[in-house]
Amino acid sequence: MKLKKKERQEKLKEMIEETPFITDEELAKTFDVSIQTIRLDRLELSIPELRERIKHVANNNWNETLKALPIDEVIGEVVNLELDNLAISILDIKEEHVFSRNMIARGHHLFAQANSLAVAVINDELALTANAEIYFTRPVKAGERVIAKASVVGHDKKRTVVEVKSYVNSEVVFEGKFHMYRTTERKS
Amino acid sequence: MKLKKKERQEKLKEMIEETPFITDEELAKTFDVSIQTIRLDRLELSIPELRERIKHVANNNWNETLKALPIDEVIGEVVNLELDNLAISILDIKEEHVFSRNMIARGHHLFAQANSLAVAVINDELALTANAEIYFTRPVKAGERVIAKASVVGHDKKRTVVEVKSYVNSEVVFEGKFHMYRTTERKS
DNA sequence: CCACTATTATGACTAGGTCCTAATAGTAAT
DNA sequence: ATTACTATTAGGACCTAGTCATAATAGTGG
Repeated sequence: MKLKKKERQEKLKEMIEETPFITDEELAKTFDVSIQTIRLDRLELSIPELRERIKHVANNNWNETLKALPIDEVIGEVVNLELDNLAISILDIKEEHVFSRNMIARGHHLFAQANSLAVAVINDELALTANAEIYFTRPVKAGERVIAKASVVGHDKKRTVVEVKSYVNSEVVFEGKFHMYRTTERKS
Repeated sequence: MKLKKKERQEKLKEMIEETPFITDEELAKTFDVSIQTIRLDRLELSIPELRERIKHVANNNWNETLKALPIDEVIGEVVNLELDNLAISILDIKEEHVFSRNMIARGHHLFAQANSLAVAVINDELALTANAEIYFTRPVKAGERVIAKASVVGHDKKRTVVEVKSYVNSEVVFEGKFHMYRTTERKS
């Protein structure tokens, strides 16, 4: 049996909070009701339409990035992004990324840069790493700039395969093949 | 006199970068040209339409919470350590470890816990990860406690192989085989 | 069966575009 | 001045993801 109105509306609310980038049409399908019902629900719950929701999220981001633009440390700065195709990010290795004894970058920072890039390049609301084979081909020292290049190389079943190569001055320092899980079918 | 095409396009580009939430209509007014001219300009410069720009900004927010991740400090607390044999660490997954949409832990945190444990268990001054095969077998949610167990399983040439399994309540959530490089020969 | 709520359908209209075709303006070279 | 070319403007058809209003139909409890 279909959900009662109240239940549906609760789930609807949760769903939109989780994944605000969802259209009424998709919602209608998942709840197996008409679009109009979804719209009445949104009206009653005073949930704005998709485009307003997106704007809201974007606005938050905009305000934040204006404030928190110190791009320095983190997991790299994305300098190029073509969804479902390729992405490039830069990470400057600093004191805090390395073992103090030998100034060599700790592996998980290189991994984090590559992994987050693999997530970002996926043109989907939900992308998770399922598994990966990774190679640390050369130690990276503090002061070096790592450029990670991610490219989508294919799809097997529900998985998207992303290859990431990270370079310091055209020398490969990290390689990884990431098998990414994505919720919905890939958009052509 | 009105700006020449080239000048206008440069300014247009700047303007859209600065304030991506601007419609063609507003742009047309500020440059005192027709909407169609603006659209031709965007076409030539391959600048997407407003709604796509907004989505992109929003998407960044979603995909790349990158911008303030405190990966550096918390990689788990070591609770047991027998050099060259096994090690155990605990990591409590908190808000800052997860994607905000779905509360699923970002992969690199699980990796960081496992990788740093693999480094720690090696009884040597210098241990680096050479390569690894890793599997994220179950999503981990905020609030869950991840217990990682690393065990040294063997040596091939100059490498030490460490297996790490991470659990939430006796359920495996992450598995990895880490091939570690070490400077000196292993002490028997 | 009636009353009431819930759901679905339909049509008109909107913003902010795309894509295509066609007409007009402006300028530079012969 | 005439030709050639680029730049600009205009128009129409179409798109998505909605809004708002009206009306018809389904389903359920008393």
